[in-house]
Order: sequence, then C-alpha cells, then structure tokens
Amino acid sequence: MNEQDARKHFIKYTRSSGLRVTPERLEVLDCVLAWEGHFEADSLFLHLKTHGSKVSRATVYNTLSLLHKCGIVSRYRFSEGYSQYERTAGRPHHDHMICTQCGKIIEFENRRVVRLQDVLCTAQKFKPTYHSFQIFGVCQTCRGEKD
Amino acid sequence: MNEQDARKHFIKYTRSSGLRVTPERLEVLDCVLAWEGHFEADSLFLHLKTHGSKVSRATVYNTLSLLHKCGIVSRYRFSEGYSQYERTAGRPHHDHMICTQCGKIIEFENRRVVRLQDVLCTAQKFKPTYHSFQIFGVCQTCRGEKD
DNA sequence: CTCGGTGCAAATGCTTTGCAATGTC
DNA sequence: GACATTGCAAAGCATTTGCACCGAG
Repeated sequence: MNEQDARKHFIKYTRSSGLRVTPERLEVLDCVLAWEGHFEADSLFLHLKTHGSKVSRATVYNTLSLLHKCGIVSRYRFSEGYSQYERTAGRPHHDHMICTQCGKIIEFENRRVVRLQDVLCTAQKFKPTYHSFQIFGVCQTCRGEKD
Repeated sequence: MNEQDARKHFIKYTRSSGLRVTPERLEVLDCVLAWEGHFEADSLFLHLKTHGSKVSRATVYNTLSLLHKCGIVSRYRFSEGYSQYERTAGRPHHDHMICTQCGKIIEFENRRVVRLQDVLCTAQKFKPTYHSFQIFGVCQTCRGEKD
C-alpha cells in the first residue's frame, strides 16, 4: 500500500464507518505518511504545531487511534508509560529488537515469526489477529565490539 | 528456582544492592510466590489489605519493581493502562496468547521462540537479554467452535 | 440541517514521589 | 546511629473526556 492508496483507504474506511473526513484528520494522516521511523503521539503533535497546524492534541490521539484501527499505523509499547507508532502503509511487516542501553530500534523481517505463530496457534486452537514480538538486549555499538 | 530459593535470592540481591530487607518487602514477596497466574499491582495490594496487611500501595509498587529487577516476577503490558505481573520463580519460561474478546491468557512454551530469537539476534549482532512475544486473537471458546 | 468533530482544559487511572516518622543493618 | 524505607496523599504523565461551537455530508 503506497501513500496514495493509504489516503484512499483511510477516506473509504472513515466514510464507511459513518465518520467524517475532516481537514484535521487529513493533516495528521499526511504527517504520519511522511514520517520515517518510529514516533510518539506527542512528537507528532508538536511537529504539527511548530509547522503552523492548529490541530489539537486530542485530535492527534483520536486520529492515531483511527489510523491504527484501519491498519495504516502500528502501535507499540516498547517502554513504560507511552506508546510509539510507525507507519505500516508501504512497508513490509517486521518486528523489533530494542537496545536497552541506547534505545535504538532494529527491525527484522518476520516471515519465520509468522510461520512459528501459525504452528503455535494451530496447536492451541487460537485464531491470531496480530502479534507483538520484541527482543530486548544490547546492540553491537553499545557492546563496543568491532564485529 | 523454588519458593525457598526465591526467598534466599531476593534477600541476597537486596542486601548486595545496599537495600534493606524489610517485613513489608517480605510480605509482598510471599504474596507473589503464593499467587497462581497473572495479577495486577493493585489486586495484590487489595489482597494484602483485605488479609490484614498494613503494606501501602507505594510499597507494593516499589517491591514489585524490585522483584522484577531480580528476576522473580515478569512484567507484561497486554492492554492499555496497566501492567500485569506473574511469578517467574519455579515456572518454565513461556509466552502468551491473549484473547481480545474475553481477555483469557493462554501460555505456551517457548523453546522454538528462543531458538528463533538466537538465529535472528546472531544475524543482527544483537545480544538478547529477554523477549516479549504476544499473540493477540480470539480463543476457541469465543469463536464458539466445538473443535 | 443534522450530528459527528474540534479545541480546550479538566479529568482519568496507573504509578511515582515528597516528606516526616520509623526501623534495618 | 545513619540512612534507606514506610505510609500517606499529592503529583506526574500519557491519554481520554465533557462541553460548546463548528462544519462535513
């Protein structure tokens, strides 16, 4: 799903849910689609604010939740206290390694994870919707190793 | 690690960290070790309170954090807003499937998960400390299926 | 026109903290 | 005895909500 598709998908999803497509929601959507990497709700809000947008914090949270529901962003809870988001549209599925020293996030593709998930869920007669696989540890840089 | 070992380990860890072994901390520890399954900090606090303990909420949170640091309890964030804990001592490592309809938690052993983690981390030159693998979906009962 | 959306600020709910009294080491 | 810990209530923090005005459909 590219940026254009994501926009169309969002509009379609919103309308078909009996919700309204407002300029504020589109502002948030565009900001999300342009954002590389992970971000927090408040960073997005501040970015919009410092770029002249009048969108309120409440609307940012509301819209992120909507974007999450329609699959355009993923939501994570790597650390205590706050959520991190990332655009899903136009990117392959993946999971994360989080360095507990510097906070760096390494992404890894999850074909094998999905395969394992399928095996595990079949065994438990559980119908999976999505998963969250996070590996915490120390990255190469923080260990100060050459290789 | 059984219950006795856990107690010893906790006392040793606490002392060697320059912290003090207080009756309140031991009360929380004992309650945790006796608790089957997952629990929230506040449930533990209320349980202690209704059983005559004078331990405060602050101490419960403080001690759970300490128990987490020394590896006696695991801490999860399955849903928004609050943490869930479970005793680690004396139990095999495992991961979780969470039913998004009824909240039921299914545990599954994670030998394969650990193996996969090792392969992935080697590829990224990342030194894993621990992982969190959660599968969200719908359980058999909620799907209303016989098998 | 009708409702859902918006901004604002106040509220929420879990968790942490400040402080004076207490008790461990 | 020194100083970490305790209980209490108040503060913090990310997120949500109530309400009066606004505007999409």
